[in-house]
Order: sequence, then structure tokens, then C-alpha cells
Amino acid sequence: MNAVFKALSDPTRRHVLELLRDRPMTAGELADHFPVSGPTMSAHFAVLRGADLVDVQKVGKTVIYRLKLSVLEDALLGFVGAFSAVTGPATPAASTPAASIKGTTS
Amino acid sequence: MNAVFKALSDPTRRHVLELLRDRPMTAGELADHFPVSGPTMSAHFAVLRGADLVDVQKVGKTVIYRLKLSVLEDALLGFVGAFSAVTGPATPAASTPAASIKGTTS
DNA sequence: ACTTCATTTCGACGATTAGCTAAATATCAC
DNA sequence: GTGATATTTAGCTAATCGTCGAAATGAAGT
Repeated sequence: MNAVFKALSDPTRRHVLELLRDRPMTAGELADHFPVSGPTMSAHFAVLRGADLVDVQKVGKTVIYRLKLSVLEDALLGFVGAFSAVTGPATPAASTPAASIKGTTS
Repeated sequence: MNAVFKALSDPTRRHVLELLRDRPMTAGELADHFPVSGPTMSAHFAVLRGADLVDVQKVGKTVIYRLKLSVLEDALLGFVGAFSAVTGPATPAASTPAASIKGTTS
């Protein structure tokens, strides 16, 4: 989970995940969306792989990256869920609005 | 939002937020939970303040830190919401203020 | 005023990170 | 095999980060 937050700490990597949200894309296709070099993008991909946030499939001379949504969700929702409960571990549609959680007055 | 993810990328800071989830705590009280020096903790607090994740209140010679849940939720749920419809724009049964974000990203 | 306690600021240090160019690897087309 | 294309690896640099001890700030208490 630490790896996921680490991966998410970079704007470029978050943007890559957002691109992957719509459809799987090849490394080059993804790289075309950013003003950095190929090797730099490759390094970002490596971090995303290390966090298990993407699936990799080699097809011919290209590499297709695919988002692993469940991993992203488990980490983020799991973390936020510990705070607000509405977004909790296994309760997608809870009835407690997040707005009802306030600073404790205890 | 970038600041929030940046702040969340460190385990110590995430743990601080978790401690703050239960109740507001003073800097020293929080620091007691970690094996690092005071100055180091102070630096972590500064990052959390920079991300607007905590409220600060000076009381006598102590400083009370309080979690700003909505900021945490807006960032994390907003981001995840852009990926999975279930967690995002409109929860089927409940509508949380933090979840009512997102439209089209990128 | 002086001392004590809580916290932050100041420099400094080693580790990590994002970025680059050049080179290596792999696959396809010829 | 040769050449072109896609991606990664290797080696490097500069910036950022987490950490520390020492000093500074601020607010009591004596």
C-alpha cells in the first residue's frame, strides 16, 4: 500500500493512470501525452508496475499497459474508509454521509 | 491536490492522520508515537499543513493538530471517483459532499 | 528575570527521485 | 542478416526528502 501512495505522489504517474482509465494503451502512446523523454516515462511505468497498479502485456514490439482498478481502489478507499466509514472497506453504499464526521469534541 | 498526495506518500504522515482521526492531538503527543526526533516530526507537520490536511490551534505552549477530513476526502474520493463510477460522481444510495465531484478529467 | 517546557527554525547530511543522453534489447519488415 | 521501431537498462546529474543536533521562539511557572 505504501508503494501505491508512493506511485500516486507524482502528477505524471497519476495522469498516466487517468489515461489508462479509459482504455489500455501502449507505452509509446502514453508517452506521447507527456513532455518528457521515453526513458523517463519508462521509469514511471516501472514505479506503477512496482505498485501493482498496472498490468503489462507484450504484444509484438509494443507493450500494452492496463490499469488494475481494484488495486487502486483497495488502497485509496481502504485508507479513506478508515476515516469516514461511508467509503469503508466493504460498504459501497452506506448510509452515513461523510459530512457527519466532524472534529471530535471529546 | 498534488500537495495532498505528496503528503500522503510518507507512512509517518499517513499514520499521523490516522491518529488524528480519533481525536485532536498536540504535536508532542503525536510525536510520542514515532521513533523520530522532534524536528523531524515538526517537518512532517509542516507538510501536512501545507496540504491543508490539518488545522492548527495554539493553546498555551502546546500546539493542537486537528484533522481536516473534508480535504482528505475531496482529494482521495475525488481522484478514485474519476475511475470507478460506484465510488465517484453519484453513489447509488447515498450522496456524500465529497463524492459529488468529478466530471471529465484530462 | 530566570528557568523549564513545547515546538519550530536552521544548517547540514545521506538517501531517494525525476530527469537526461547513450546504449542495449526485442520484434518486425525487408 | 540489415535496418527500422518500441521499450528498457545503464550511467549520470540536479533537486528533493527525511533525518539529525543545535539553536531560536514562545509561553508558562518560579
